Amino acid sequence: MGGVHADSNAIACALGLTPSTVRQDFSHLPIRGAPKRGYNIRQMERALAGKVGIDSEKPAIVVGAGNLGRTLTLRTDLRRYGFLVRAIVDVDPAIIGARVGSLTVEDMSDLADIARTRDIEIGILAVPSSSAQSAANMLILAGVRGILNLTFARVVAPRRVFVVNDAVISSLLTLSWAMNRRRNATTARA
Amino acid sequence: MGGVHADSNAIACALGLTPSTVRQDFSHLPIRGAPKRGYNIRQMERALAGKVGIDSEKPAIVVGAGNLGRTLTLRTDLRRYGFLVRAIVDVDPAIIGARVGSLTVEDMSDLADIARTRDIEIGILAVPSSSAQSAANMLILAGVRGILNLTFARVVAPRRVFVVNDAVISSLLTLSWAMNRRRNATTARA
DNA sequence: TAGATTGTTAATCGATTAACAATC
DNA sequence: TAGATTGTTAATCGATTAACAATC
Repeated sequence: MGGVHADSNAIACALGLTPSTVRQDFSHLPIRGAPKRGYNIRQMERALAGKVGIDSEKPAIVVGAGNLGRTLTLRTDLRRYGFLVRAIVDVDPAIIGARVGSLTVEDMSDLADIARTRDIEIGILAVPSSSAQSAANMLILAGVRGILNLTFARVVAPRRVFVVNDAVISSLLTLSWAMNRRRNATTARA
Repeated sequence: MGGVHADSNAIACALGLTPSTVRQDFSHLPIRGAPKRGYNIRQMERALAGKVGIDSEKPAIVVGAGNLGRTLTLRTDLRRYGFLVRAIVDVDPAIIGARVGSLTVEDMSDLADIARTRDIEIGILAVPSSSAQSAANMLILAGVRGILNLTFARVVAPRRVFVVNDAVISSLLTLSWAMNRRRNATTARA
């Protein structure tokens, strides 16, 4: 009845999983399939969007207005998933006041005020690794609930604040390791 | 004798693991500890650097000279881990020829030549998601052994080419999901 | 020596997969 | 109806943890 459907096998192929895994995972979500037809795609989208939180707005602040911070602030696709960069701050007086898209770089010492008045939920760390923890501490004090850590430094936070690490360098290292493994395996076989 | 040591418990604390896991993992590497003293830090560094491949040079090309591509090319810390950005290319004639640090943006149609003459092993995808796969195909044909995919699109490649995905957006979604989970759990409890 | 810490084997745990009765 | 596909239970697998004899 109406709506486009996909069965667990098709979904599994698209994601590189087994049909079993797909059905097992869906059983934990408000997603019901129909025998002989599969899963309604619209329903899947809604359930997954709700689970991940794409469907709600999540105001964010970018800390650090270097190349990385500015690049991130200018990315428009974040908005599509509910992430709103409402402020960008830096410590460098030479950078404070500069325009970044529709925002102006503000003084990092105003971070707490900014976070409170603009309902900031997420802090994005784009500072040098050496100041990652101190910047994180300011975010934590300012009451953010989540931190995306783009530095290479490990950041500690109380349990109520979630930290996700996404340093490009660590992905590169994963790649390096995988390439290395292949080479070693080949060598060993030879 | 000599050298600074750390026992499995200290290492586990630092990494958020259990001492068992640390010892188990080390047993698969050329890292031997000494009862009552623990593991030699220098030896650990060497073994891990070798495993990950930090100790060898890995020439790379950045594909896409937008904000992200330029930012990445300018990052100096990649060098510390053996990643050498030897070229940056784009399709846009308006961008080709521009300076990015010590490099000049080159024409993407020269990608295969560039990759071969400069021994490129790694391709870094910093193009719009819509052209991710076609750019990846060019890299694959050019003979790279690994691709770091910074776009949000999924990229397919033959098994001999390793693909690692690192879209900032997916990390943000992980964060959003974690924050959501907390909220849902709290609501359910109430 | 006594005590601490390794390396390894066995136990536990969770996640992935297989299997199959229920059902459209 | 016959056949395909779900939802779920049971089996498998790998990874994490516990335990403990070996050893410095």
